[in-house]
Amino acid sequence: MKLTEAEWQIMNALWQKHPATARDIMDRLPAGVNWAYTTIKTMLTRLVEKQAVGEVKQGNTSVYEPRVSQQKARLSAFRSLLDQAFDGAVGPLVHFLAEEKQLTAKERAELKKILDREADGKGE
Amino acid sequence: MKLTEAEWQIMNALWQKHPATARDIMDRLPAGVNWAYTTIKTMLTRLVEKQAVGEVKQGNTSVYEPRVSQQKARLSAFRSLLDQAFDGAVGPLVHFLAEEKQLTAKERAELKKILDREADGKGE
DNA sequence: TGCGATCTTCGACATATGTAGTAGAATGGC
DNA sequence: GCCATTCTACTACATATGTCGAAGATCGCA
Repeated sequence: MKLTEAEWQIMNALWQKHPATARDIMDRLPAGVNWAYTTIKTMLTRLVEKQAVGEVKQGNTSVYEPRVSQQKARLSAFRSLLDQAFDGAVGPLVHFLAEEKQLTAKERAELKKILDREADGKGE
Repeated sequence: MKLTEAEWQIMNALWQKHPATARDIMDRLPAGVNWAYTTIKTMLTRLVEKQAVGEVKQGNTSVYEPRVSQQKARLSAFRSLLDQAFDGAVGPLVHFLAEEKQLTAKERAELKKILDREADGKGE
């Protein structure tokens, strides 16, 4: 499930609260994204075709619902980034994060904590 | 500096060793990427236009050199992912990484190892 | 019940992206 | 010097993406 940039905007708004109408989504788009109503409809149509979103009519109005979870979409995007820019491995990414100082001590600690929990709680 | 998927392939090959000719790059592309020579040339031309790559003629042959570092390109891609899919913050990504069962035990272990090393090696 | 507000469906169009063929110039070995 | 090989510069073209506008179907309220 590969989403384009514009599609991410729509999905983000939809995940926030759903089901939602095109109008709802329009109102929830970040300030600065000032798309025409029909632009949003076009995006939704394409997302429905892609099966990323479900559509049900209520009276004359379509109501939308995500069909892919945010988690799944994130995973897909994350994997793509990894494959494309980090040799497909988490290691180079973590190194990068460390060197770029993108990770604060707090975040690092949190990540470790959660990883520890993961490790014994449910190691595979 | 936003690179497309195909452009990443070229850049990855170029960063590997440079300067390099189109032919060099062609040989270094991952198996499975079997582009025609002219396809690679087209990509290179576009990358030069974008100032992502420098070009110098040697005889009748162009020799290419990256103009953006891998580090910079990675940062840009990483930022894009964050903005687009993770509310623009590292926190949600860290969470995601931790929660995601899709990460193999190996990757998790590696992550932890690096985090440990980072932790005492250089406090920030 | 009539009208403005709102929806929907279609079509359109520019730019971006992926992928490559052609034609002509330069090169190098014989 | 000549020819096959290899380059470069152009052009081309399909599909993807970002953005709507127009026209007609509906709804809800005065």
